[in-house]
Amino acid sequence: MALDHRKKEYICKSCGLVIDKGRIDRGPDWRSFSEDDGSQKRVGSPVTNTRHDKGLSTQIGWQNRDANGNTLSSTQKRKMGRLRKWDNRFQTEDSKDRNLKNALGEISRMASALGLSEQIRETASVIYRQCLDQNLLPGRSIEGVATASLYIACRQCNSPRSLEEFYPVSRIVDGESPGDPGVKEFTRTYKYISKELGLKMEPVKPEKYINRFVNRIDPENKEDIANVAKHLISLAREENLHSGKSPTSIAAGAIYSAGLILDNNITQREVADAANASQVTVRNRYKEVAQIYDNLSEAEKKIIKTSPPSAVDI
DNA sequence: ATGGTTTTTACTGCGTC
DNA sequence: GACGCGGTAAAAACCAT
Repeated sequence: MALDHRKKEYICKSCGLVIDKGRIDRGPDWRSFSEDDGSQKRVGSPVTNTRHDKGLSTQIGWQNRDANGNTLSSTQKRKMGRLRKWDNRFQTEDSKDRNLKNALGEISRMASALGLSEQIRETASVIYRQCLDQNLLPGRSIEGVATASLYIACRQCNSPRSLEEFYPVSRIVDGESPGDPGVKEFTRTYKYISKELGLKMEPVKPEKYINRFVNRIDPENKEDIANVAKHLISLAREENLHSGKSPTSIAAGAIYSAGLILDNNITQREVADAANASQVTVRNRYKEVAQIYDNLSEAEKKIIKTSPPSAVDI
């Protein structure tokens, strides 16, 4: 655990979870409150947004005629052309602004629901702005792109969350089933924008999930379990047993295996639930890992069981 | 679309408490 | 009997092509 002095947040170094926010956020309230509670106006951009155009925007007609239907003089035509242009500009700026505010609000909401750090939140915001600037929104929902931005931000900031972890907090996802249209949009969108923005998305290292999954199970000697599990994963990596498999499954198998090695009574169901996997998958992964472990010499097994966390490069 | 791989679902028997 | 575990087959989901 480490204290980020600049942000005044306690952040778990291994998983990026914000343990405690020691300070109240005194920044502008980044929400636009609805029109009917006028007392809730806050500082910053939301005011201009809510005041500027309450759905009562006007458009300048394209016919170059005055109110009486007469055609305009050429100088008047040019003037109206300029006005049209600027009116249009203000309106599109305004709609972009509204879009952004909506999205950033959602990012913020999801981030605090998941306990993500300020850094991740900011990264997600930057990603979303880039999507907006590069016109990646058409055909996709704001919430979908916002969720995808946050998912990518987590991976960029080296504290990945699985896709499933976003299901309960994202408003595009309605339920848990894989067939959920929101789920499909989510996965499609994150791939699309990471590609369009040219973001490098390295495969997630299973070790990254260990600490959080173990914490969900909350066994007796969780540090030892996590440590051994990480060792097992690096062993599996040397044997190329992890390619093609989902990182969360590898993590789950390693955790269960570590529980057996340390004579801890963790059940397969507990691990499966913590890792959002099935018991069968936990079994299959753990058998492979256990195979490797069994072939080790006693001395090597000792090393794995006793070496401190600092010896593990994760 | 297709084929190969992984994951899930559902069901089974076995041993233990 | 309930529970954890192991195995299996078929379906579903996933991924690269």
